[in-house]
Amino acid sequence: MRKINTRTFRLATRSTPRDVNRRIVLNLIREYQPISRAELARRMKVRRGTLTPLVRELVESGSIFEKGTAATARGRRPTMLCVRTRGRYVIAADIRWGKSAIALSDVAGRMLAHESFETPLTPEALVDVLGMRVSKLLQTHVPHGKESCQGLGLVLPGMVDRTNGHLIYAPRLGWRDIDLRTMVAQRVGIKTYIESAPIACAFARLWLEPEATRSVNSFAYVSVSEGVGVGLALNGEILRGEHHTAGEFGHVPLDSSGPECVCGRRGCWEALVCNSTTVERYVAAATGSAARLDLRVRRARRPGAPDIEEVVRRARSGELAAVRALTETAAEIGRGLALIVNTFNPGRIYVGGEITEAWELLERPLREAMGNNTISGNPDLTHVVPDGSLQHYRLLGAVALVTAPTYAALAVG
Amino acid sequence: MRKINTRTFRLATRSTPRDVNRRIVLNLIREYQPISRAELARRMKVRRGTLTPLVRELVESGSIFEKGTAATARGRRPTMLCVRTRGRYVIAADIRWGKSAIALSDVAGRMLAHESFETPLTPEALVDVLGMRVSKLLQTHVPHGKESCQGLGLVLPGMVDRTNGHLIYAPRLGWRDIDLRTMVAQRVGIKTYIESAPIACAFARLWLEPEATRSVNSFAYVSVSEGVGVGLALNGEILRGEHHTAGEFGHVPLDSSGPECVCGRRGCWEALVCNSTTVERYVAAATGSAARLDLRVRRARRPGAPDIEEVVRRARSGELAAVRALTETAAEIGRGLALIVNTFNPGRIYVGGEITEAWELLERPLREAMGNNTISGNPDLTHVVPDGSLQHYRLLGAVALVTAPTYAALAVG
DNA sequence: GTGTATTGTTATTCAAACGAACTATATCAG
DNA sequence: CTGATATAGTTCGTTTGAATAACAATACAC
Repeated sequence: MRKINTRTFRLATRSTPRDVNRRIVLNLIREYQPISRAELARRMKVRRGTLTPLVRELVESGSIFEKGTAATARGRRPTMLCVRTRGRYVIAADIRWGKSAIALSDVAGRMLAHESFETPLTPEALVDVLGMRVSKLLQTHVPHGKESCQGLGLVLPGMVDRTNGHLIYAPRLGWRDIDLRTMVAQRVGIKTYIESAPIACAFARLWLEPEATRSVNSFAYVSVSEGVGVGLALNGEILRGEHHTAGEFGHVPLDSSGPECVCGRRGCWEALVCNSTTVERYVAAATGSAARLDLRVRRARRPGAPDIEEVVRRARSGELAAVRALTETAAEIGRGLALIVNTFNPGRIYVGGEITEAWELLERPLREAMGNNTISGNPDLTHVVPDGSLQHYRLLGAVALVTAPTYAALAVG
Repeated sequence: MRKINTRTFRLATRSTPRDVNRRIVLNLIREYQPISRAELARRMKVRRGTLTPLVRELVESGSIFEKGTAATARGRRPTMLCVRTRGRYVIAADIRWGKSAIALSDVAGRMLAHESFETPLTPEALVDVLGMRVSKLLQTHVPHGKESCQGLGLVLPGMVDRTNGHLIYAPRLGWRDIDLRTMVAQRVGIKTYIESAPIACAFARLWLEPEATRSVNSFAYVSVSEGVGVGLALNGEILRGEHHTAGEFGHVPLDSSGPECVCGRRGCWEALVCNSTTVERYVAAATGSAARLDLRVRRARRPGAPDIEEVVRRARSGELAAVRALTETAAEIGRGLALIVNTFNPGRIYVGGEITEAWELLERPLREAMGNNTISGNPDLTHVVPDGSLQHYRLLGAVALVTAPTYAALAVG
């Protein structure tokens, strides 16, 4: 039940029904392809005659195509319809501190080429590198170059203002208030979309994975890596907040005597669960340091200390100190997830990040901590799903940024 | 940008445009009444001819009526249109531990009669009392009785499942899993709506106060009383969560060494800011107890201790101990609001409850604590608005529960 | 080949926005 | 008092598009 906004309402015109229904047909074809007109008519509970002009328009606009016929027990064979992806490319870029990635994908999110590079130190240098790499990617893989490229999705490790395409602040890169969308769009010459990493991951799940909203109206995507980010999807929409800061669960203080955080305060959730803290826990446990850890996050990595992937490997091979570090982190993750459950109460939570590779070790302490800190006390009400390939979802999110507007519901009312 | 749900989508039919536009017209009339057809046409950017049939339907269905003509500089005088409230009543009931209230209102939320009563100890007894009082209210004030009553809104101090009308759990009343909507509807014989108190308050602001969403897309309603509840409104919709527990910021642990909470844990936001804690703070300060308060919430009220209204009065008259108690509570409220800003990032936060009567004392420490705990560090980005009359908004919310469906946007797409 | 089931198209009807012309009613200038 | 002008509201023909039914196309069973 939505209240009509008396300033921004949208009147229905005489072409509104067709526009609305065309979008619905496109979404159904995407989800159930290959699918015939007759099957669509059954799913939509309309006569087949209603579909003929709708499908014709989608075919003529190039959104879908007829892909031969299928066999049936008897009667005329149905013509199957599919979403068209050939010749419709998207460039996806995932910018991070240290290493960045760029990929060529089709509109459905199938990656066709992928390369990574050192992240430049300034936005201007980044724009240059992107300009060069994008044109090379298009030249080598795409016949018609820019024309068949639908857009460029740019995912950034920081806060983004989606309305004007500005990067508000990226702490690790040290970049602040930069009109990156315009800069990149001008240099590359392709329509550019820009978003923060956790929101992009939620975008990828929402728009390119039908599973995400199958049995559930809302979900959260929690990425646990160098920092902690949360993307929230509610009723098919991504929550951004009035000032683009929604989902900042990472800096909720969970333990006033906890380790110091980049934000200057103590015991933020991020400081309790980020990779460097997990590594510190491992080092402390392995070297038999004092029982009470004095964790100071973000310090230069200890010389000789393993990275998070190595800690995960050692834990999976049974090394006790590593297992202990992971289970401690898992419990802290669970406490934070409880926070998300209490405040947004999503139906599902995806947890992404390097340590989820060892999910079999994390699951039990995580769920226990979650149960102890939620109102219901029942950790099984909310599905928690591990998602190891955070990099993949950031790139997929970049693709989703470009393709989502094609499938979005028409705003009416 | 909303993703179309491929299971629950709504096709547009040939009557959809009219249904959509009729709702828009109704909302515009409600907001700008009295208003002429010509003025509506200008606001909607359509010809006057489009409005004639829309307005005719609304008049014929009794939703609006023509209220004379207005003067203009020259030309034919416009016929003014108004939403019809005469002969359209709503019963509002606000159930709390201790005292409950019931009121007769028109559909616009103007209260016509109001009475309060001791809350019965069992749901069955409550249903009986409601049955008696409702029929008496209708007999004395409403000419045609039940027929001109549009519905009964029931606001409860606990978790409610809106889909089936069950009260899931009301901690203070000790009621659990009761099909209250059916029980009340059967006894009273009026269509019944049921909701939790914080959500009802957000409902009241969203549906019956045009100010709430004027310059802002989202807001939170925070009620600070015996407990703490938060209702969240986002793009014209109230957020409920997958299992009806969204907005439970009250039990986020803010201070692991804080006072014990009803939920069994320590240092929940609710335990830090609820009225009984503020009273404890006052008693400790006034009697010169130990510097470190050992607050134990929910204990039987100290013999001779003042209630919260008295503490507020004493603070406003300048008593230092009371002022100190209020400012301490204000700082804790600010910390919790920072949590809401970081995670939900609303454009505005309404704070309701007895202590907001002393807003001039609360504002400064509250904003300071808020600024210290938000990502942006700027407490002025989010409007914080005091709202003293919590009781009024709970009743108004009960009215809104009944009238909202009349004005809601048509679900399409 | 004939009967039947299934798919897809076409023509007709009905609902409603759109646009222009029309009526009604006011003020103002002379 | 009369005509010019401005504004409000209605009516009617046009266009768009869903709803319905009839029809053509194509398969299989016998």
